[in-house]
Amino acid sequence: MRTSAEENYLKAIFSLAEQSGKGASTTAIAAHLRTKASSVTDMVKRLNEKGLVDHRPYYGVSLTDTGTQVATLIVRKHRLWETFLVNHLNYRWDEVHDLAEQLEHIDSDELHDRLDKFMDHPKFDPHGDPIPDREGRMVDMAGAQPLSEVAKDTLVHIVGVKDSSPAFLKLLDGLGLKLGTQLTVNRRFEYDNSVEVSSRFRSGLLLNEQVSLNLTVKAL
Amino acid sequence: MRTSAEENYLKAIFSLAEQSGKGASTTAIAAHLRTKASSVTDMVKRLNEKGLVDHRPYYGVSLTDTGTQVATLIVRKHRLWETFLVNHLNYRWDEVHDLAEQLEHIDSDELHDRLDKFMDHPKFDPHGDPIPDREGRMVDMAGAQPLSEVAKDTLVHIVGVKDSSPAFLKLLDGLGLKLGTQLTVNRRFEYDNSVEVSSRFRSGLLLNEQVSLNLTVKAL
DNA sequence: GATTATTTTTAGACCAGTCTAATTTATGAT
DNA sequence: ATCATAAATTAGACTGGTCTAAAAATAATC
Ligand SMILES: [Mn+2]
Ligand SMILES: [Mn+2]
Ligand SMILES: [Mn+2]
Ligand SMILES: [Mn+2]
Repeated sequence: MRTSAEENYLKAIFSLAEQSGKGASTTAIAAHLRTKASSVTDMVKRLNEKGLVDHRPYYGVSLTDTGTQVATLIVRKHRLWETFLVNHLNYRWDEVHDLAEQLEHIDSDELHDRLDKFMDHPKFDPHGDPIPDREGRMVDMAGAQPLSEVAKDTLVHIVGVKDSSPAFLKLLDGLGLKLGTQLTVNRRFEYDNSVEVSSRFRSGLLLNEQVSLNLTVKAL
Repeated sequence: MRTSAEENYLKAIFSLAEQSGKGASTTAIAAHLRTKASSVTDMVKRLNEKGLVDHRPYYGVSLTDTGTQVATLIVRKHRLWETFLVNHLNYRWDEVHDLAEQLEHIDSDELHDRLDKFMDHPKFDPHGDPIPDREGRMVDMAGAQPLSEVAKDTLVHIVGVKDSSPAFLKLLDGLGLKLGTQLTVNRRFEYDNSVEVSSRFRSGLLLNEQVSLNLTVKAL
């Protein structure tokens, strides 16, 4: 039996490892979960005893194989619920995260398989993130890169967001940018690493570095 | 902020009061929640301090007005989820209770209003129980009575079950009895209070007292 | 009315999870 | 190599929730 606190920690360690490639630090986990470092140390100790993480004190934490498996299935549930909320209950993509944060802890594989089937096995969630299947497999995002790294005059389309905070998503809505939107980088400015892009509907749209780093695109 | 343990206690007190008409006893609550009497006393003390229940030590517990309001909204969530699971995810009516027991604790009025709208404002859950609306109002079940009390030769139809345990529901499935099924009581046997009923599909079906007490019907 | 039996509450312990404050370890700078 | 800083751990306390065992109050029986 796993508790939702444990599950939140596993998911945090999972996503920090995914980003950095390395093990997660105590402070990084604490920041991610808005908790204190001492609480993290305690929980990591428990997760270690349950065989879900490896921990070298004063170095870092990483998921074991079973830990990774568990975390992946929680991510699956999170993304399935987000997809359901947007596609069937008419939520916007900037509204669903916190709700999915609760719903992901519902303890029933059967329910989530049925939800998956009900939605016809979606491959991506509303933020472009791949939805793992029952066995934890998900489509790999090869070819996806941040807009900030795209060469001039290459036609790309938006396939995801690295930051899915409501604030960022609302900004994108305001600019008319969403998943699938086709873009070309017209100019790049060395001064502040801003880029000027054009879409079908807007041309000469200037995006600062913070935005272009967090927009994931793919060549067409 | 309310915890799911608190919510389960409130719901238990609510449904015990609904059945008996009086306040709930410590042991009744403990039995209902499969916990110990001492745990109940502790929790009741906390709920009392929060203004959700009235408690006269050694007598009984009853919900305050706000307690009733809270409990009703949890019941609403429970029944909305059960309805969703049966109507949209193809669960059977005997499978959904435990899942709803988890889902009812999701903290979002907005979500449940949307779920309600998605399903076109259902008035009853899969067991025939009325679904409270956002304000806690529900259709009253006037005219409903246990099959055990129905006079001979009266045409009735099944509108609910008093016991919604999987075992009972499976028995009903096995006998071809479901919500809406029309029945007439042909004979009543004093010996063991069993009744013989006929439906469109079966005649001479003998039901024992335990069954007839738990089948809620309404005259047509 | 006194005695049992039952119900309820209290006392005391435990676990999960969190926090603050103090301590230890590792790291970076001089 | 020493010292200062930052990061991580430990110590100790607290809350919510649960349990067992013991005590107190009520209800039932004679
Ligand atoms: Mn969560
Ligand atoms: Mn997402
Ligand atoms: Mn519940
Ligand atoms: Mn029900």
